[in-house]
This record gives sequence, C-alpha cells and structure tokens, in this order.
Amino acid sequence: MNLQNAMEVLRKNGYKSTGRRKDILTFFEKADGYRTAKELHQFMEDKYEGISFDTVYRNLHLYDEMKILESTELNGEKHFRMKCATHHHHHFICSRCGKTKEINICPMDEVENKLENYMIEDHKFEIYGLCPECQVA
Amino acid sequence: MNLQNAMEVLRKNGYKSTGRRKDILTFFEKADGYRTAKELHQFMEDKYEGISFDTVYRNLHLYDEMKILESTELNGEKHFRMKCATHHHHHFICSRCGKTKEINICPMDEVENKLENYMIEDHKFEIYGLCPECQVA
DNA sequence: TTGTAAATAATAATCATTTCGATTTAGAAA
DNA sequence: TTTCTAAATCGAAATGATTATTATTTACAA
Repeated sequence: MNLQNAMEVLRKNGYKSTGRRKDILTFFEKADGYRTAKELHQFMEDKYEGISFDTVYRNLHLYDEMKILESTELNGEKHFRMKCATHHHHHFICSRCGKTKEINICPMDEVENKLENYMIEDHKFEIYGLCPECQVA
Repeated sequence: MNLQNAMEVLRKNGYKSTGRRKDILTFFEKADGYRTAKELHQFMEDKYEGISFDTVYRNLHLYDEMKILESTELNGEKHFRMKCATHHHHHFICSRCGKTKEINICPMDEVENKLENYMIEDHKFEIYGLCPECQVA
C-alpha cells in the first residue's frame, strides 16, 4: 500500500482528502515498521501545531478499518504500520525498533480442518525479538 | 498447572502463601479460559470486600512471571488463564467467552532457520473467532 | 513470641485512548 | 465562483485499565 492507492481507497469510500490525512500516510510510508499513535502525533505536531488526539486516533482507526494500515499490540500499546500489499504473510517484529521481516509461513491451512464447528474470524502469528541491528545497539 | 503446584512454585521462590493468593488461583482453576483483571477483581470482592487493585494486578503479574498464568491481549484488555502444563502448543480463543481449544501445530520449527541473525525471544500464534456454543448464543 | 520483610489497603497518579460540543473545511452543487 | 453541508478537526475533558505510593497488616522464620 502506498499514499496514492490509499487516498484512492478513501476517495472511493466517500472520505475527504485533507493535508493531515496525506501526511499521516507519508509518516507511515517512511516509517519502515510498526509505530505508535504517540510517535505519529509527535511527527504531526511539527507541521500542525496543536493537532488533536481526536484527529490522530480517528484516522488511525479509519486506516485500520480500510486496511490501509495494519496494527498489533506491543508492550500494551497499539502499533501501526503500512499494510503489506503483497500476498498473505506474517512478520518477525523487532521489539526495540518496530521493524519487521516478512515470514512466508502461515499455519492456518493445516489448522482449519482441526477446527470444525468453530467460526474462525482472525488469526495472529507474530515472532518477537531483536533484529540484527538492535542486537549490537 | 494447578493450585498445589503453583503454591509450591511460589514457596520455592520465597513468596508467601496468603488466602488471597490461593483464591486467585482457585478463580483461574475454575475459569476454563481467558479472564480479565476486572473479572478476577469482582470475584475476589465477594470474599475480600474492598480488595485493592494493587493486590489483583501485583499477583497477576507475579503469576505471569512465574509462568503460573499465561496472558494475551483481547479487545485492548489483558486476559489471563492458567498456564497449560503440558507440551508447547497454541490456542483457538473464543472472542466472546474466552474459552480456548488446544491447537497442536507450531510453525516455529520451520521458521527458525529463516531468521538467522535474528534473536527470537517469543512468538504468538492465536486463532480468534466463536466457539460452537457462542455461535448459537 | 517476636522481628521483619512481604503483602495488602486505600487512595492517587499515569498513560493510552475515547468522547463531545463547537468550529472549520473539502468538495459537490448551484 | 459562490454557496452549502456533511465531514473533518479542534480543544478539552472524560474514561478505563493499569501503576505507583505510603501506611498498615500479616506470614513465617528465628
């Protein structure tokens, strides 16, 4: 997902294009990994002094619903990153810097036939630890 | 894990045995699935009127560290359950009632050799949805 | 039985997140 | 271009889970 596509998705769903919306996406395009609402808010403060939490959280949730962003819980705080545009996969997530590495194994194929009568709505497979850079730092 | 073993673990690590500690474990022994701090607090209120949040949270964390309980994040709230005593496995978790079903597939074996130079500290594989009972309810 | 470190109570504080009425703005329609 | 209106944002306070603090109580070793 990139800024162009994302704004297109918004437009098609009747949402307006604002400077704040674009800049939030710019932040995540550059971010390379999972980021918190607080980090985004700080970034936005540079350009939009006094930007409200309402705006930050409202748009984060909007993007999450629209599948423009994906989110996970890290240390009791929600983290967001640009949604991977490619095929379904999972991530190693560095618990220090939030950067991710794609993991192309999904255990769900094997699992599904073990869960007859269960309604599967979602699944999460994440690996946590330190990326090579953060081990030396 | 059961009450007996758990109190033994505590004792060996120099923690004291109190009525509250035992009753917290009793709650989770009966619980059959993931429960929140709030649910535990309400249960404890019956016997210990005015029990403090401090006591509830302190012991939940203690049990989590001691691997007497295991925890996960559900709907932005931490949930706890008695640690499975058996071999390593994962869970289907009902997002309505918190009950779990054991899943004996772990993708980590295949994954590890794809993450050379990464320090793996933890992983999570969870499946969410509705259990058979909650689909009709 | 006593001494003491651990455990608990009774708040208050913190932190992320949510909410809401008032105001501003993007973009469609005139 | 101008006007209109729903959507977006602001400003600020509320909420809800969790953590911290100080005084008091208690388990249990000596």
